Amino acid sequence: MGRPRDARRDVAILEATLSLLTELGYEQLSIEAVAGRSGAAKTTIYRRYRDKADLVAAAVDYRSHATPPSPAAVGLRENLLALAGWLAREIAEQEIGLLGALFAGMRGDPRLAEEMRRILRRDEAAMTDEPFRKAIGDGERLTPRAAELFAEIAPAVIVHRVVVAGEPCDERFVEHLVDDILLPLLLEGR
Amino acid sequence: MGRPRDARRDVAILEATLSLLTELGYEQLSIEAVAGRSGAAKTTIYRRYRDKADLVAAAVDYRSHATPPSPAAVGLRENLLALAGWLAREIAEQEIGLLGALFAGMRGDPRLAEEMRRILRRDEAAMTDEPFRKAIGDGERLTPRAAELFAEIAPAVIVHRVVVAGEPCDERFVEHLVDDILLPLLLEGR
DNA sequence: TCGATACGAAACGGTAGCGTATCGAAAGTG
DNA sequence: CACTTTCGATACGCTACCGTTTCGTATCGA
Repeated sequence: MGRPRDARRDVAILEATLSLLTELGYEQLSIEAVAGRSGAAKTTIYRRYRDKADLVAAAVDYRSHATPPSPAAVGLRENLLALAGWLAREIAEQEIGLLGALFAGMRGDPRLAEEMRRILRRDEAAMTDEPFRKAIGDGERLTPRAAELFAEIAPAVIVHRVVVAGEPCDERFVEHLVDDILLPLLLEGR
Repeated sequence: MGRPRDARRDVAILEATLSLLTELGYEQLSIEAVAGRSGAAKTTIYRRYRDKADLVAAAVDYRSHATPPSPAAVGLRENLLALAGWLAREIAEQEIGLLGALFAGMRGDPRLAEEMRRILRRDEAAMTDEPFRKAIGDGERLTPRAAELFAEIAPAVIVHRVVVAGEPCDERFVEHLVDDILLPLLLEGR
C-alpha cells in the first residue's frame, strides 16, 4: 500500500553522512548538510531517522565492513606485517577522521556510544579471528592470548601515533611495531 | 598606565574553560558558557583571546602540569605498577574528557592541533624521563629504548581501553598491562 | 586628583541549524 | 482508476552562539 521507499535514497543519505562525518566531525555534522549532499529533502531524512545520533549510528553500521587481507604470506612476521600494515592504512586513510569525530560525539550521547562500541568490537573480532586462526593453524607457536593481545595493542598504538603524535604510519613504523612490540609479545617462548 | 588586568579573572576563565571542555567537548564549548561559568563578561574574554582555539590552547597550557609520582617503591615491577596506575587514573579521571574533546577539535584547527601535540609531548617527556632515569639508576636491566617504548605503549593502550572499549582501568587491568605487556618488553633479556 | 584601562552588563545584527508543517507531484498497490 | 505513501521543495518559528559595541563603574599608575 502506498509508494514504497526508494532504496537509493537510503544509500545516498548514508554515504553522504559518512563523507560529511569524516570531513566535519560529529558535532559539526548537520542534517541540512546531509540533505544537501545526498540530494534528499530533510523530510526524507527525518522520516527515516529520529535525530542525528540515530542517523550516524545507522551510517556507521552501514559502512562496508572492514575485511582484512587473508594471510597469504609464508611466515608469521610477514603475516603480521601485512595485517598491521593494512590496519595502519585503514586507520590513517579512512577511519581516523571517523573515529576521531566519534570519540567526542560518543561522550554526549550514550546511545551512540554503546552502538559505536558494539560496532568497533565486531570489527575488531573480524580483524583478529580469522588471521590468527590461520596463523595458529599453520603451526606458529603463539602465546595463548595472542589474538587478544594483538587486538588490544596494535590499534591502540597506531591510533596513538596518528592522533597524538601526528606522525604517519609508514613502513618503517609498521616494522617497528611488529619487530619491537608485537613479535616479542606474541611469540610463545619470550 | 591604567587599571591592570586582574589575574584572578585569568584563573577563573581558564578553569571554567577546562571544566566546560571536559564536560561538553571542544565543538560544543561556547565562549558564552565560559563567560557564564567564570563570572567574567564576554568582553573580558575577547580582550584576552582572539577566538576559541586561542582560549583553549591557553587553558590546556595553563592546566596544572601532570607530575607523576616519584618512584618510591623497591622493585621495577612496583615502580611500573605505580606509574601505570597513576597514568590510568590521570587519563580516566581528568584527561579523557579533555583528550577526547580535543581529538575532534584538532582536526578542524591545525593551529590548535600543533599546540596540543606540543603540550602532549612535553607531558609525555616529563612522565617518562625522571621515573626511568631513576629505575635505570637503581641498576635495573632495561632495554635501551625502554622509556620510549613505555611512552609509546602505555598511554595508547590505556586510552584505547577507556575510549574504545569503554571499560575501566582498574587494578586488575593495570597489573595485566604491566605483567603481560610492559615488563616482557622492557626487560633486557626477554 | 586625573587619565587610562579593565571590568560587568546588556544589547546588537548576523549566521546556522533545529524540527515541523504544508504543498503538489510521483509512484507504487488493489 | 482510486488510494496511500513517498519525495522534493520551501517556509516557518525557535534557539544558540557569534563577535562587536556601548555604557557606567571600578581600579590602578603618575
